[in-house]
Amino acid sequence: MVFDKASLQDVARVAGVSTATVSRALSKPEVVSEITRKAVIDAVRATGYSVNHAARNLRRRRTDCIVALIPNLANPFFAQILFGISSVLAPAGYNLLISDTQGSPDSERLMMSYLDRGRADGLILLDGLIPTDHLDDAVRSRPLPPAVLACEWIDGSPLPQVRVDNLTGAKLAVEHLIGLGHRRIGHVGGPSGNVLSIVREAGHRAAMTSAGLPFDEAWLLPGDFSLASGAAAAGRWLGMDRPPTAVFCASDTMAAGFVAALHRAGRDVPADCSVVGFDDIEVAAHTVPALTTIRQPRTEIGQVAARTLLAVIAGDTPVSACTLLSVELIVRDSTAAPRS
Amino acid sequence: MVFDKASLQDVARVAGVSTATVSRALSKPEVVSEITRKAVIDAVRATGYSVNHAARNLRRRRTDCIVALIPNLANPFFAQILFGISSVLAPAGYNLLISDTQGSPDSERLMMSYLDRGRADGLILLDGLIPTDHLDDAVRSRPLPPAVLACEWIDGSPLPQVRVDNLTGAKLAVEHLIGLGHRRIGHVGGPSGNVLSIVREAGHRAAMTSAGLPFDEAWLLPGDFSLASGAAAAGRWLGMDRPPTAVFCASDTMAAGFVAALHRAGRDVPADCSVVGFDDIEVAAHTVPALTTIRQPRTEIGQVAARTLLAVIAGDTPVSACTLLSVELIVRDSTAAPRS
DNA sequence: CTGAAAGCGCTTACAG
DNA sequence: CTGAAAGCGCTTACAG
Repeated sequence: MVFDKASLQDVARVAGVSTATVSRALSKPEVVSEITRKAVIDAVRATGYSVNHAARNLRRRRTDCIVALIPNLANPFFAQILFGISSVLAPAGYNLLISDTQGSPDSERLMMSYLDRGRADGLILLDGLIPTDHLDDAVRSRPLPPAVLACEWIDGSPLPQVRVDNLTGAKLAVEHLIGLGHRRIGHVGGPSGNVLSIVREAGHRAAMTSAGLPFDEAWLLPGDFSLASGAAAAGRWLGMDRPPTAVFCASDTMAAGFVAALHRAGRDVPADCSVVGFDDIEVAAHTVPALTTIRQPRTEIGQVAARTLLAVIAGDTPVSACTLLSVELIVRDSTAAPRS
Repeated sequence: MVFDKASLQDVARVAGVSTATVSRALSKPEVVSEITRKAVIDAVRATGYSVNHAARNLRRRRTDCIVALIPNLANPFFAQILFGISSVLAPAGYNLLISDTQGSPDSERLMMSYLDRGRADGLILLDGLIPTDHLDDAVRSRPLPPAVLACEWIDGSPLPQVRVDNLTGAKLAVEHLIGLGHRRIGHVGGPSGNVLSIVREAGHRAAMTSAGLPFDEAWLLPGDFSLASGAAAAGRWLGMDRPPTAVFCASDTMAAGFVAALHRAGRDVPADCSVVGFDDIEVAAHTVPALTTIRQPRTEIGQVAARTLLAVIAGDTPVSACTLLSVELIVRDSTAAPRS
């Protein structure tokens, strides 16, 4: 029965060497003699020793921890990105601390607090809502924090970014609809003020303009990336005198909510209205009808973000790199030519 | 420009007091004099001080960190539970460290490593796959680790548990189908060996038996909780000579995959086959047709698990408590009377 | 109410 | 290849 965990001291005593030697045997085995190494290993086994990270971190002045700040843990979109992040961080010996900013108006506070010495070695920000000025202050008052922005971004921020080409994605979506013969194409937008919302809507408008098509402001249906807001947008669509024949939703989640609500009202997708989503979350392929959408490589976004952060921490990356991953149009069953 | 963060020492110097006093002023303000407190606060502000957690943790011999071990970060089912956990841990001053065991055969190793001193103060296990013997060893060789099992469980484990009454849930699902007039009810199961799979299937069989209905082993369709496995089960259903008129899927995810695949094959739910899921994940209300299912209070599961862990850590809970949260049948549009 | 001092468990120059 | 010693930045009895 071991009541208190063994320390390096205990191992040293059992092995008959100094704590310095035990430490070396464990972290740089090649630097101690064969025989010492064996003795230490045996002693470790005998004592059940395992390192105390708090002590190690204090001494090394690092934490081996990376914090990910995400807007909403309950959103499956982020889950897959976290998986990508974790898949590169874990092998690199880092722990992933995940914090849900959950619309906290204080998310920038939270962020700064996570940059405390002894807390985290770096940050991955998946929430673009952190006010620029706070970040700027931070940047001005101390060396640039090791942080990278993923998915969302902050205008004017000098931090490295990794995300998808949202403008192109939105254009692809709308061009697909135009190619099918649609001329009246509605837009279900993301939360107002959000960078993704802004750019995706801009892409929509740009595609219409390029095709010489007008965009009626009445086709702009507000949303917030949630299922419920997609359903609400469908409610608006149903109430329109002459609703658009197709709709581009700024997220798959909203698209799914939109389609289901239309279905409940007795309308058919794509017969009554074509729908394109954005993200290609896993369910997009398993909705009824399967969703045409713009794929974001979520796992890859997470992996690249993590690798970028590791590079920043290691000091071998230009801190302002911006990696743009490419999007792809996935055509499934929710889009068709408009009814003539 | 602050190049290195201020330490307690710096604050003490600026405030003209000892580090002990600064420490007290910060952690137990009521114990220092008004004037000292003010001086310290000013000095903290002036220096931009924030605590070094590694040092504090080392000294206090605790980490303020709780680790959650989950089988699959990419599964939305867990996201909401994590949210629940995080919502009670954060206010309590704990950090949530999330680790994806990701089918690692080594998950028990991982777990033990997270119980290292200096790493985490407690564990929330959402993965029932950790082999009993390893846990037993752990329990035998040291004081019971502060850990709680959530959702899944480990037979014979002495750890406190919080979960839903899965047997009752499965019975509710199948009884609903029987009440509708179904007599031939298929089962899409979870991963084999998984405790949830076993109990939900048992509940299904029990409900059939109670109603005096036979259960044909051919109706047992294998699955693993994934969308794809639900779709695969639909493939099997389509290939049957006399398929069941209804199916109970051990998870909503599989139910969604099942419904979508049937739809793609030109069949209708519920006309050709009624479908009941399990979990009531958010999309369940937004599938086409909306899914009849058994609701698990996910946020609450997370909250209760976190509170239980906190109680164990505080030492004021019988370590073997098992909280069973109740399930609820949610009837939506994927179930109907069988075609006569 | 406050300070001097010890110590949490490691790692790492510095000698040898 | 190894050890003695300092120190990472806190907190907390112990005195006063």
